[in-house]
Amino acid sequence: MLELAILGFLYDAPLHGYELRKRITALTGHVRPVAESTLYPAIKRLEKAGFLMRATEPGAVAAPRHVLTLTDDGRSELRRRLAEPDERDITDENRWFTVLAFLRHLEDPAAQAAVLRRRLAFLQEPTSFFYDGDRPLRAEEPDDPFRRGVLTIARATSRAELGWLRDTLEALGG
Amino acid sequence: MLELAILGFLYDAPLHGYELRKRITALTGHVRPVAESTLYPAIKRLEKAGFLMRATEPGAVAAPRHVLTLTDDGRSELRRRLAEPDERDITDENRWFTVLAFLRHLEDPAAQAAVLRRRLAFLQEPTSFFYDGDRPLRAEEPDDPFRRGVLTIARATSRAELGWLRDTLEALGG
DNA sequence: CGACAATACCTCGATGCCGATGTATTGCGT
DNA sequence: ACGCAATACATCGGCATCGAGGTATTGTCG
Repeated sequence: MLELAILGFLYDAPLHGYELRKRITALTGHVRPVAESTLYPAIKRLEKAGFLMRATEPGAVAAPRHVLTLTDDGRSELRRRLAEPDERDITDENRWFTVLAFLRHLEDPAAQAAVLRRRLAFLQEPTSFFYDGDRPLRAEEPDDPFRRGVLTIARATSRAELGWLRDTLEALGG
Repeated sequence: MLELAILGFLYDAPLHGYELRKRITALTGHVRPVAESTLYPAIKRLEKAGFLMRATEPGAVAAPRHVLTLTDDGRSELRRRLAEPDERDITDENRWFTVLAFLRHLEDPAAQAAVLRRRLAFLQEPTSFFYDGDRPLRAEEPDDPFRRGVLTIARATSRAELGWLRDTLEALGG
């Protein structure tokens, strides 16, 4: 998820680590903060894998910056990760939102639609959070208000997303 | 999150690891599957910390089971974790749902309400996923449909949850 | 009778993430 | 003159998680 965000932001323009961190924090930081000690090693991994290059520039305000630029390999790696997200990226909302944030970088509308259809299929699977034996409980059933809340919120999210998915798939010509 | 789920399920009744795994999978597995190799070490950690005890029973169907029972320390540990969730448990929906799933185990309605109020405060902070410089973008603004989707879905979720939070806080006498 | 799924538990190595800590510079407030 | 915040990058130990693999038993299907 973090690596996807790094590749995604750099796809638009070269950035240095500190700026990258600010953007990632704006994107997902309110939900899951990104520690510096997670970001810098991630950058190193991507550099080692040949997905990005760094160039040292004098710092505009303070210490020198390492400006990061995606390589061609990095650009195709991003497209690959967007086109073939793993199952977790589809099911976990945090990861899914990161995929969506950069899905526009996949140029082919059919490829974009294919990714959305995977999410659609996931949302259409009948699943609940709570069960009475094997029977999934509906939002009205749990006897405590907190579990009712979970189901109520999940249902509202699901409805909103299904509506958006259908509209967007139609617009993409799917 | 995993440890919270283990403590939460065992609060109701002693279970063996395999059954625990099925319940946790039903609760959060569609979003984030739990590997066995994560669950069993987690059980060991909690046992070592004195939060649960295990008793070996002949297996009903196959291999012998280790039936897990919460100790008094384990029961108060669960209540402590529910009453004082860390910031991540409040902001990350996956973790938050796990807190909600077991919040009924906190007997004091005022303590339950205090936790809900932390979530309310978080949802009321103005945050966006996308920015134009420092200005947060509204759901209609992004030029690509995927980022619009993120904002649309997040807004729907937020509205549903705020409504439920206000109703529930009122019902709790807050 | 043999294969296989389900039950039930476990270990190991790799990896990614986190908190704490360190280094160095610039600029602002007092 | 001094401290502090912000900029900018980095390392380190510890830990949770994962995938792959292992062990053993019972029941079911062909």
